[in-house]
Amino acid sequence: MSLETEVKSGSSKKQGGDAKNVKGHLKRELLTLKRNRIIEEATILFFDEGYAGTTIEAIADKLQVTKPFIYSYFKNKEAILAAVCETGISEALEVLQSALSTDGTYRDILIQTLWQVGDIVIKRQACVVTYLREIKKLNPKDAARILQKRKEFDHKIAKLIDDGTSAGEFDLGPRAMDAIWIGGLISWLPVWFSAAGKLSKNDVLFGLVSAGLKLIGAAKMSEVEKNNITGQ
Amino acid sequence: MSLETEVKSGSSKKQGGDAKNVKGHLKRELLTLKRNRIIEEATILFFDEGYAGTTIEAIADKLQVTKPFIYSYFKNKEAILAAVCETGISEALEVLQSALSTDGTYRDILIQTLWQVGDIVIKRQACVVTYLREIKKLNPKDAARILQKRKEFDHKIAKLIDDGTSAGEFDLGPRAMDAIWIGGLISWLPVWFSAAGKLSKNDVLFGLVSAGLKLIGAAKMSEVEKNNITGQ
DNA sequence: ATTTAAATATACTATTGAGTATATTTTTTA
DNA sequence: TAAAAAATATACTCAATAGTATATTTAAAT
Repeated sequence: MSLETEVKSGSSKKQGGDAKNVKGHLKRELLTLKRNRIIEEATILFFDEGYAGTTIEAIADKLQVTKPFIYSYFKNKEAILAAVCETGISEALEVLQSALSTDGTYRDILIQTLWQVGDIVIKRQACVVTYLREIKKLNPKDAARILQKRKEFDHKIAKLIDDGTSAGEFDLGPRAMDAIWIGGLISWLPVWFSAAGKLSKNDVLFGLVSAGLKLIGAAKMSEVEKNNITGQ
Repeated sequence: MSLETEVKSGSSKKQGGDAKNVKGHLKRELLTLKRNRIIEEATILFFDEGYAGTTIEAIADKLQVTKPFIYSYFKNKEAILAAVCETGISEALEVLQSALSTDGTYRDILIQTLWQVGDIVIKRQACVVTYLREIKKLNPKDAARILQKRKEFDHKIAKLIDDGTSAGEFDLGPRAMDAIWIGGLISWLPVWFSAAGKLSKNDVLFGLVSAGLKLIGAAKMSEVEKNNITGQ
């Protein structure tokens, strides 16, 4: 509600509009910050206690505000869940896109993609796991929008593998399901990975890339390549 | 409660004990049947609506009984969830054990294992997915018991890979995480697989085995091997 | 300074659903 | 067939919590 008011006043064409806009911008920044902080705390709680196990008051308490405060930023609990779920997949998609724009062979691109997407998926572990766990609780509209992104993600990876295969860089069998399995590796990563475990993040990402390369029949990462990607 | 009574009367050493036992057995069978039917319907509902989204009454309605009926077979809702979660992992573990007792090379054993475990994991899709989704909602005791089985499962697969590697059949890199990724393939399978999709179960199982073989650097399945396992 | 409006909090409603006390029916035993 | 016990159902309690109507404070505009 208040968000929309803000947007409107921001597009008003009065004189002295500059000063107005600066003010408007600060407000919008504050608004965004508050929204993001709510999402952030909700993410942690959803991850730890599950969606059903998290009350709006618990989120409010973490932020030292009250329930209606939350409701002035989100229509209802479902909307918070949708925001949490969307954050993870959106960022993963962004990172995927930037990795895909790496130049080099398709194999190079795949390495970059797996490493960077893996990295973000670990960083956004709580979002991704919450998404995987709670999709069923989203309302159809949100679910459809997020599924759309998810499909785009899968499709882009499938295309990368296809292109690399056409270029003769990858060696796939007939009726290859490699895109699915690689998507599986990525989705599985945040589920089992624990920052508390023995494996370092770099070890895990190296493992992910290695597994991905094996699945499509490409050559192993060399020491040079490994050092390159680790020390960047 | 009534279950325990039954067990006691079954171990009584009166004369005519045979007749008693037969009766006792029938009763126990009925009891087990009812319990299993509750678990069955709960599994479907948990899968479709989530644990929190499923009411005890909904389960009762499906079976055309009433709420207290359910409560006479399960202490509370959590106990039903525990039973649902345990069913999947228990069966997967059983199948794993039988697959591991296949004779042949380690590669043969791995093929058998992936195929059969994949098969059961598809069949028990709803249980497995519910388990992955709702672990957090189990009480610590149930969670610990089920985690135990889960660990046994992972450990057995890790051992198989280790043994095959020692025997020189598999080609792993240093600090190999292959057991984890293979466990990932298996766990990921029921999440994305849809019986409604284009891929047949056999195609998917073949894909799973192929991916597994690639991950540990073993030779592809031959046509003969494929026909062997498909037509059994 | 005064008015207006925006942000935030207090205190409530209303629903849902887990779990249970009690009644009734059915089955078993004697 | 009468008494006892087991299985099942009816009708409730009680707690949790999503969501809201209303009050209060804070900030902005004139």
